[in-house]
Amino acid sequence: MFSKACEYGIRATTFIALQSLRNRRVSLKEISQEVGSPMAFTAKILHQLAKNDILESTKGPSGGFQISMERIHTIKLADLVLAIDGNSIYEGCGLGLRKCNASKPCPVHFKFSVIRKELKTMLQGTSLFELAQDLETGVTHLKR
Amino acid sequence: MFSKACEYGIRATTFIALQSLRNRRVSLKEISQEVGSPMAFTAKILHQLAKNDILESTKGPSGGFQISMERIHTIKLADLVLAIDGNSIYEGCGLGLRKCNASKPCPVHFKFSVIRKELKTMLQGTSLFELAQDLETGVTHLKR
DNA sequence: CTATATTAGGATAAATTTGTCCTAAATGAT
DNA sequence: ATCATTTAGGACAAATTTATCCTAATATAG
Repeated sequence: MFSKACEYGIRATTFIALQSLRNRRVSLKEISQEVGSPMAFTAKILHQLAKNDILESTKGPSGGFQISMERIHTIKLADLVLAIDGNSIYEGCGLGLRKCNASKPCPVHFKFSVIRKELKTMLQGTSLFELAQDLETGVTHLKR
Repeated sequence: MFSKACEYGIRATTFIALQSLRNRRVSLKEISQEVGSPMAFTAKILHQLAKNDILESTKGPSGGFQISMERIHTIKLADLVLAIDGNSIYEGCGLGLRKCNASKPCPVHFKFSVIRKELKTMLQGTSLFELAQDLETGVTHLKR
């Protein structure tokens, strides 16, 4: 469904959000360890998320990544996915047709539209705060 | 969502189903032309579908691919997807965790379960016949 | 101010997916 | 029976995604 990069990105960002709620900035090293993702690859992803105003990054000793309290509430899963995987998951035709729309649909167009709309709604309705809180309470986990 | 191979596979199979309804066996060449897919690559996919008892193939002059009337009704989209992409779309964790389940879920586990269940239901409920008929009536299209 | 820790970012490698090419095997047409 | 046509299938090439490595830039601690 999502690319590996996106999976890592969501896991990492959820971890960062949790630590930001505790007022802790976290380093790439800690993130990739806690999330079980390859460090250098994770660096690229976090860099991209920072460019997209999803994370704040700070260089130097005691540097790392963090998210402001306000952003933890306003950032939705949909924003992460968009920043990493682009909008293909929302836009693209289920059968890969370049021009597929309601007036010239592929055979699965309408059935897919339903599913995709629900996916979109779910992603747009899920905030980082929600994800981080489930982690905090120990309900959910991030490590493979 | 699906691999390119799966997209081509679904498009090709839908076309074969339509022609089989008209009692026509179709060659790889015609299929890849009508569906807009690379011929040699499509050959591999059709071969795999044949091995999985989704298509019947015949060599030699006037050979090609076809599907029995009965199978056109019993084969569901879910069977195609399973044969080509495996069960990762049904089974795998949305965030790529190896062991993610209801008792030790990832942060998006339950929200994804809902979507995936609906996707599964849709795929299992959509027959080749249905897809082919929408093509027949000109409601839907297959070419990029 | 200096040394050190940390992110930024380019180059490159490995793995996977997608796509091509060619020969073998089979089968129907003649 | 022979030949042309078509699928089967292996080898390989290209493209994309995933992953690693190294140096530069930068900020903080001391």
